[in-house]
Amino acid sequence: MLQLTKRTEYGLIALVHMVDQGGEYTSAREIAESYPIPKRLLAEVLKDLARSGLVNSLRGSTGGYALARPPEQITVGDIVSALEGAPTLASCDTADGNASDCEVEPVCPIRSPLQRIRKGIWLQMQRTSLRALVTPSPQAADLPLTARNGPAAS
Amino acid sequence: MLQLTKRTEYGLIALVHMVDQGGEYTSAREIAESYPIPKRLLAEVLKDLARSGLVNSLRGSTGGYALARPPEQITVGDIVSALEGAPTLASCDTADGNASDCEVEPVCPIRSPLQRIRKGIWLQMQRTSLRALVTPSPQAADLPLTARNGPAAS
DNA sequence: TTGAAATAGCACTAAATTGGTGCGAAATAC
DNA sequence: GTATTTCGCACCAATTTAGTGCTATTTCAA
Repeated sequence: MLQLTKRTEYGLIALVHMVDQGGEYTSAREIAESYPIPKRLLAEVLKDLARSGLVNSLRGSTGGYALARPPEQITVGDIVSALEGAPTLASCDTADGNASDCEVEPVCPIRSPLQRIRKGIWLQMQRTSLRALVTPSPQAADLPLTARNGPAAS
Repeated sequence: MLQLTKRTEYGLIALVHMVDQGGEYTSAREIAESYPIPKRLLAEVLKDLARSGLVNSLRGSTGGYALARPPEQITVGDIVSALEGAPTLASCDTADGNASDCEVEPVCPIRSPLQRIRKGIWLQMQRTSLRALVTPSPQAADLPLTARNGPAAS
């Protein structure tokens, strides 16, 4: 239903939390205790983030995770891509432009416009940095087409 | 994984097909035979489209479906909304701005930026008309933020 | 040296969503 | 009347996702 997975959601929350911790290494337990997130599952997500190089990890009793790059250089696109793969709107619409396993392909009339939409979504995710997530200032979001209905910065 | 459902995909194909048929009523069978789509499932999708008022239906042996409005006035957003609901990126991010059943809510740090992204996606779908789907001309797509990597219109 | 606390890896179960089907009823043209 | 269509609802099957179990390995610190 065109929704991010819980894994991605948890990953985003964890990364935002890490931003707040500065460069300090933060354990999965600590993050999981700050939000109603199953610790075990969050651990799994963090492992994936480490595998894809978005965070560094340290083992041992004082170990944990920390951002591998400054939050300005990590995008929502990076995170989504690491945790659930790049978005593909239709089965005949892959990120690399191939229509590999699409049976409709030879007669499919909706490919190129859907690709355009997907690219737009993707662009938006790549344009939104982790920094923008943590700083909800209207400026920092770098999304010119924002429809602002009334956050009322309190 | 941030992907449209098959139902939506089939719906899009069917609607594009209807555009080609002009104002003529087209049966589910005819459409299903033009593409490798299970007839039975397509029928279900068309019923939904009819229920939501995007297409008109006629029963009887010469019946079928036809667009209820000109394709310029039907958007991808309308179609997606009819077949799988409006996109919601995270569980704390509903279309109406409420965070109804979100347990993370009081401490959730990612709400407003995700809402912005979702709104951008939504806007893009609302901006893309069925006409644009059927006419893959770069002009007709009305997507100002298109990542134009090949067409090179300028 | 020992133990606690942390990540790493892998497999597994359970729940939810989605894809697809069955079947009968009501309408309509011939 | 019959063939062909949409309509409505329920149902099963396949896939995806959420979440857990368990063990090994690393590291700090007492």
